[in-house]
Amino acid sequence: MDNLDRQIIEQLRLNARAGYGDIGAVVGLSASAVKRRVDRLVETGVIRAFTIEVDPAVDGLVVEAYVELFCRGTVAPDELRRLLSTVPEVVDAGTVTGSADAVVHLRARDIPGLEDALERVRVAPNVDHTRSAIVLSRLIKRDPR
Amino acid sequence: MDNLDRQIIEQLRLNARAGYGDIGAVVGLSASAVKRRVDRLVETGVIRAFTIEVDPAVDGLVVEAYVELFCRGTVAPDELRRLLSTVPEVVDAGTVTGSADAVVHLRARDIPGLEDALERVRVAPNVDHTRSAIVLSRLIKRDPR
DNA sequence: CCTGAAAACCGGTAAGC
DNA sequence: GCTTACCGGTTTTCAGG
Repeated sequence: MDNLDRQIIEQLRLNARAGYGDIGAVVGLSASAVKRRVDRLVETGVIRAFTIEVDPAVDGLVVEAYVELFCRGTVAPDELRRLLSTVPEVVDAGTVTGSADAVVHLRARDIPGLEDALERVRVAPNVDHTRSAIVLSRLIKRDPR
Repeated sequence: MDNLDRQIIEQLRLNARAGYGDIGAVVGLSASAVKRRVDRLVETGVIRAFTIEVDPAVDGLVVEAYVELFCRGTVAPDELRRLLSTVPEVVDAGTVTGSADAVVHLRARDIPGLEDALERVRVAPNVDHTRSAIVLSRLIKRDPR
């Protein structure tokens, strides 16, 4: 992971379909050198995936909510992760400091879809109650930099 | 935007570097047909970008927090958006239902960086107080579907 | 709007520095 | 570890249905 790798990552972030030669022209490397570095970055897990960013409205996933999870007793992060990964509406989630045990960011097609997803989140072991904040208007949405 | 387009988007989501021929083989179209559809999807803004998903630890952005904003009086979403867009640590944010006025998702290099970002968020007009939940362990992290 | 073919172009490998 | 060179495959364009 040197500076060259970081430049390559930056280029791929801007355009994941950029040719190796094009990237090389920017960072000052030959196409094959770039390829080997990209392969290594994928191999080592630095680059997790080549994807596209799609207009969320296309999916019809427009209703969002931030949900706090309050659990009884101890929470096993691994178990929580396993459960949450079965709910596709979960955009991101993490255990947190404060009175809540975890925060879950949901995105669903509509309000019933959100309610349904929340229902599935609630079956997590030891969930005492939840506290939801439905998003009225999205203010910021950046790439997961 | 028909079903074919949706299938193509699904394939590109799985691998943004997939060949047009390969995609065509899956969805039942020739390479050139796939290319024209992809071009059109980019043209019309359905596909916003071809990107890579990078291990966040690489950026050194490992400290995250969900922050609730409580404001005095009315909140102007546009003004809030303008302010939050000046804070690069803001990953996503939205005005919400419930006792809080907005939820802001922050990601910073370290705790001091998080504190600094929070400081900059707090200068938003009419902010009365904030309530932060620092992420202890990230459970889920999906593409911005 | 699709297919199929032809030309240009790029990715992947191998040899050499 | 990088570069140049080469071959095979893919992209891209275009004529035709």
